[in-house]
Amino acid sequence: MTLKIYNSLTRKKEDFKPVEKGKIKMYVCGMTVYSDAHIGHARTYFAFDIIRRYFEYKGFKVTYVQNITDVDDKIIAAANREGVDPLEYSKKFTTKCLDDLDHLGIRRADLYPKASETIDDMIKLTEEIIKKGYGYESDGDVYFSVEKFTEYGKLSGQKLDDLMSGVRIDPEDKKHNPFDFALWKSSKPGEPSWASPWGRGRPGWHIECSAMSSKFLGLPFDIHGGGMDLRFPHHENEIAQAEAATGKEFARYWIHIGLLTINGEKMSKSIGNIVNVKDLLSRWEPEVVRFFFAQAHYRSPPDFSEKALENSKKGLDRIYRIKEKLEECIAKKEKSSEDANKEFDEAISEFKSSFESAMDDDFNTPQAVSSIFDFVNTGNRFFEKVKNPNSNICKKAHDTFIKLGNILTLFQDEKKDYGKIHDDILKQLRKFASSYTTDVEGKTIEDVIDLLLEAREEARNKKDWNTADSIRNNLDRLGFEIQDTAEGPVWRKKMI
RNA sequence: GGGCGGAUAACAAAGGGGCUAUGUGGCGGACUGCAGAUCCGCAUACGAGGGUUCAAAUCCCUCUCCGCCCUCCA
Repeated sequence: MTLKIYNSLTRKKEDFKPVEKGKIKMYVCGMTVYSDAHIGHARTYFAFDIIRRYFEYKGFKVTYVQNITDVDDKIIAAANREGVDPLEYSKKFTTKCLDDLDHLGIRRADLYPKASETIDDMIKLTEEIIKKGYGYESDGDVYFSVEKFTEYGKLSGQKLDDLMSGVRIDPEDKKHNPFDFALWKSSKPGEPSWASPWGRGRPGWHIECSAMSSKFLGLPFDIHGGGMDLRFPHHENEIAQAEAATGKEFARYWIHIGLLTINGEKMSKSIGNIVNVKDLLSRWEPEVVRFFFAQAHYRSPPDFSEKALENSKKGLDRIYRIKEKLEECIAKKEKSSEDANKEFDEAISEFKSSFESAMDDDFNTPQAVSSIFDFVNTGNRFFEKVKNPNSNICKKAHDTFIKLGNILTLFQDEKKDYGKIHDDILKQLRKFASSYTTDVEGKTIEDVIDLLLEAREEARNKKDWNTADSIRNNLDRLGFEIQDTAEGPVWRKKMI
């Protein structure tokens, strides 16, 4: 199957062909580091993480570059407010933001070039733009002349004439055309600045991405992406700069991620509804958040809400149950050859191919997830029907699960760990356990639960349903699901 | 105003001329002391109006509504 990608540049799904056989070079616009990473960043970078992982799954060698904007008006403003050096300030938030994404389980890019460390390349590129007649200096600033670049507007599908209508011309403006944008800005006192042919100053925003992507990936490269909001003007300007300066094609496929909303509203500072990754992770397991993202197509705007996360949590739990069943089956080392085993074996292959064709179709993760649930249902039916599931088949199913799940960064946990709430849960567990049994101090979670289940069995034998149900409810409340089976009670840790 | 993209059951969300999407929730049944999990069954869909077609949620036209961008926001 060929991989199809929706290319924002052509507004069509296209068969993907890499510039260089077997290799993918991708560049994604990174964060401006002046506050903590938020859920919108997470959504975008998780989407690209999946895209990168799927390329790898298909056997490509991927080079993934994501820039860090550490020189910027907002950074300078924030740093000045706190009375610290802007570059120190952005350095601190670079670490914080990347850490936040780490905690969410988003794999890091191969390279994070920083604007502050690529100034020379930006100056060179700006010089080249001026030399080719696409840029001009105006009172210490340097601007790109959009009128000179005849293809300006090709990414966003806009014509310069259309853009011009309705724009007010500011006579004080140093620009020739209101859509001209800064390549280099002269610096004011207190701002970080670098020496340049046009005096001390700092680069404009757009130039950094043109410079870094061509420096680290070469032109043309395969994938360029970012949030939908960056399509215009940022990405439009990147194309203009890079192609004007080099005469080469810039990027082949443009991928834009749909912007997340919160309870149906745009996430913004003015509404005050920005959700930080840190806050999010104090309430939800990272995997639940990732699963929530995977359930929306990357081009659609997902709507974040507690209810949506709750929903994802339940779905994910359903998937983990079958994974645990497969693990039990593997442990039994059963070699039976009932016919149902063969049917299940076939279902595994179907699962793999439907998952792949979903991903091949413009990284359709919701459809891939749907194929996972189809497989979960088949698996549940299998375990319902077959007396002695064959361990090798279970192993094969489990392997497939892990391998495909890895593309979405899901289902990789060997055993659910108890996360950071471990201590608190154990404390509560011991507290209520002490009213049913003795010697709970110093015992592990597993031991305490076993003691409670023993107490519950005693109660059940005496038909003391109140006690039995109370123990079960309390365990459930703490995230431990109790099930009475023919072989006695079993427990498992639920998703939280 | 210009550009881009949407409207699918209670909610979320894929699909895109004939084939049960899927998840959560709801209803009924099996199992259970009762639950839970799981299984079996059921219900509720394609914004409105036209058109093309043997057949339209899907293609075409018109309309209504919504979101995003055109402000250095992923």
